[in-house]
Amino acid sequence: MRKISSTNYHNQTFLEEKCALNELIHLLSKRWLTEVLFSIEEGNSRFSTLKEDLKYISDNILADRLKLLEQYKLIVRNSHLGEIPVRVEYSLTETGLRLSELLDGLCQFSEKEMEFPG
Amino acid sequence: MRKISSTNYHNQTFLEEKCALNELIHLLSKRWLTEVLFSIEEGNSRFSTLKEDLKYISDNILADRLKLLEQYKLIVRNSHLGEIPVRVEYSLTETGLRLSELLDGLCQFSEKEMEFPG
DNA sequence: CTGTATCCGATAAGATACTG
DNA sequence: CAGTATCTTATCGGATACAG
Repeated sequence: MRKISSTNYHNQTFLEEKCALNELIHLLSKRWLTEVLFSIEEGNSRFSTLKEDLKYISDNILADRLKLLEQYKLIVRNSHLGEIPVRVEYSLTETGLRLSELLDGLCQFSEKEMEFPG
Repeated sequence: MRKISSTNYHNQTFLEEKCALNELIHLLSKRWLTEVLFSIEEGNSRFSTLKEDLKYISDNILADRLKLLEQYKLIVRNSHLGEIPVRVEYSLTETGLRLSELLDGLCQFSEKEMEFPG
């Protein structure tokens, strides 16, 4: 729940309305989020395999990031109810795939053309 | 100064080492940073005109973002010492220009293909 | 197995006052 | 004009414990 504490809130809202890029970056900046996206793209479709792949991620963060990605329609959640224990699978949407391609481009750039201080 | 509080610090370091993209996104996620970059690209080269263009930004945040952009070699700072009062101008580097083009792509994407919840 | 709820420390943003 | 210093508050990440 975001508090409406005057400037902080209004500035962020202003930026997000000015250009959707700000909202997208705000999403991407959440730790692990891009890694989860990439990991799903690489074929990891289950909670447990994702957790294994991203070795240091915690349960609650992974759950939160999956929920976010689903809300933004970047992945879809598919639960196989008949089975016990319940099996849940995640996969990229078209938009999610497109985003991961764009991020790949940014990734190339950051590794080849950027210089990071300290 | 970043504290070495075990997991928090180590996770961020792990991610930044895994792929430079994470470090780049961490930079871009700082509020106003991309707007400052775009505003310079559009021809605003001085502290005062930038401040006017980005109407709600505060002095200290603008100063901080300019310093960051300079550290990452995305802009250059050019101060004309002979003049009183001192005139300082900022402009994009090659890398900064390239980044702003990539971000434009992301911006198109976010406005045309993304759906943002609530 | 796939999550949810609550708490706490760390970081980031902004307000305000001040400087060469 | 172009910043810097200090303080307060908001948000985020992670630990722990628990649930369907």
